Amino acid sequence: MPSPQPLPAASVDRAPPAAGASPTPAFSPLYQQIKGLILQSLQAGEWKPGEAIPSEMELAARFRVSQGTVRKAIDELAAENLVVRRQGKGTFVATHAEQHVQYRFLKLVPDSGDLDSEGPAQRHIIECRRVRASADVARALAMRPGDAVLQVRRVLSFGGTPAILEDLWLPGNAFKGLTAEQMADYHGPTYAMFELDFGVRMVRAEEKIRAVSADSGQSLLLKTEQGTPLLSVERVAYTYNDVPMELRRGLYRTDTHHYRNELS
Amino acid sequence: MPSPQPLPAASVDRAPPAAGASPTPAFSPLYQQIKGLILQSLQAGEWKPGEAIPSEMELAARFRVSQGTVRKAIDELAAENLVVRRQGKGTFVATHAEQHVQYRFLKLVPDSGDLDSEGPAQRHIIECRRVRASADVARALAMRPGDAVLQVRRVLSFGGTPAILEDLWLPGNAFKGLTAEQMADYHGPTYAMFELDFGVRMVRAEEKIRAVSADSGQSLLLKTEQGTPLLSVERVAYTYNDVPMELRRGLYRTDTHHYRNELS
DNA sequence: AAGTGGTCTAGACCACAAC
DNA sequence: TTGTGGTCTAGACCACTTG
Repeated sequence: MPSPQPLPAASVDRAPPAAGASPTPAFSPLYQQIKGLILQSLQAGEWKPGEAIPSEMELAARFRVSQGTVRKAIDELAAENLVVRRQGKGTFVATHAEQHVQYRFLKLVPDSGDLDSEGPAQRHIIECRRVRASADVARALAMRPGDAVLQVRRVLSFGGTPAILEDLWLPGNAFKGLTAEQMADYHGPTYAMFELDFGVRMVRAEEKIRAVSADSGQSLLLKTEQGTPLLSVERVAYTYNDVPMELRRGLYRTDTHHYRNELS
Repeated sequence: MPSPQPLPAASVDRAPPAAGASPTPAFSPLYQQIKGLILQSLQAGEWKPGEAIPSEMELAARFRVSQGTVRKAIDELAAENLVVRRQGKGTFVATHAEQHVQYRFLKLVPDSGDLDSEGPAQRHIIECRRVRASADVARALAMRPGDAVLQVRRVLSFGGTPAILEDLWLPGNAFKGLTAEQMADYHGPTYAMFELDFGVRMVRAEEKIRAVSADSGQSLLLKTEQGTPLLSVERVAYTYNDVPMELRRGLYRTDTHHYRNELS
């Protein structure tokens, strides 16, 4: 290892673009390539959520680059929440389970700001059935209209009062065999269950938020008056490589809670 | 410079906590201290928005640390959007002016997703007056109830149709002399005007979002029906050091636009 | 004590922009 | 050509965790 070896690596492309190369040289720094390789391993399931990935030194040896280069690659993965560093212990694959924040993607918080006061949400599954994707569901999930999807409807309550009514649409292929019982029984974030039972890891999401008016059915389920203004939150959640794996349409009551966002 | 000088710097604290030190050693790495010093200079106005800060080499010399350490400090400042790096040119103080995204903190986008299609917002100032801070305004701005604040009410329209009705509250001291004309005449982001005319730089913000129902006055100004569900967006914007400098309460129409958010 | 991530340094070289 | 930020390396040492 200590032998002077200033040179390339297996499977990484260290050559700068040749003179007169393509108009888009697609030059990417070494650490980006390393990041891509680690990403592939994550995606391939070489290390499972919650597990440690190899140490920086090991990865440096594997890819034949310096520790600093691996470090910068991991820095970016950590910044994107794909991986979590723990000093003295190692670097771990991010997981929706055992993450001190119960719901990483849920931005609805009590007006008091005291997250712990209300404890975990109670879930009530209203239905869970196989359907065929409508045009807009298909578009959101990058499928074709008519493809099989699982639709789940449920109500989340805090301290006994309903706060969220939401529909989930999941690609039928990836979530074969998902049942209402499974949705109801698992204690912990739904996304953690997806990781454990289906190997699907949600990595990022986009939300579109609107204000709408509760119709009769919705108001019944949320125990509010018809016409109550509700927050409509449409979320598309993605796995690695920007592959959409869930469409979620939520209606949030905002009389005792609000959607919290930080801008910078 | 090339002389071996493995040692401290003027005004930076390189000593690790002494044995048996305080229970919270408050150890902070060198680059954090450098970051703090740069932050102070930003805050003190040593470099103005849009201007270049000294090069990494210069800062390294000034603080008697290596370029790499300065680099890491600036990395964090860039990650927090306080500063913008431009390869080959330098590092620049972030500004709300001349930033290709017109409104950095405005997350309302047209459903089409095409930001350019509608052009800049038209502003209509309804009023701009000195008032005394109510209890909640005072709390948000870290002032005392009764202190002087400026209140501005305005409507923003896209392509002729009103989309946002908002009230702004600004500390009277910092914004002495702000007039309705000034609010109306400046072309570009309001926060850019704050930088130019008052030396106030908004650096981050927090928003609380709810769904509400338009009352008669609001529906008139937004040209909607009374009872239309609207997005209520309460924003507190901060300068350096987490000092709140603006409270903003906006009502967004979401029939042709939506609030867009990214989660990760 | 050994192993991991975290900090700091010094120096070489590359990519980009401006002159 | 010069100066800027960006990449990469190699090595030393620090802080934290575990045995």
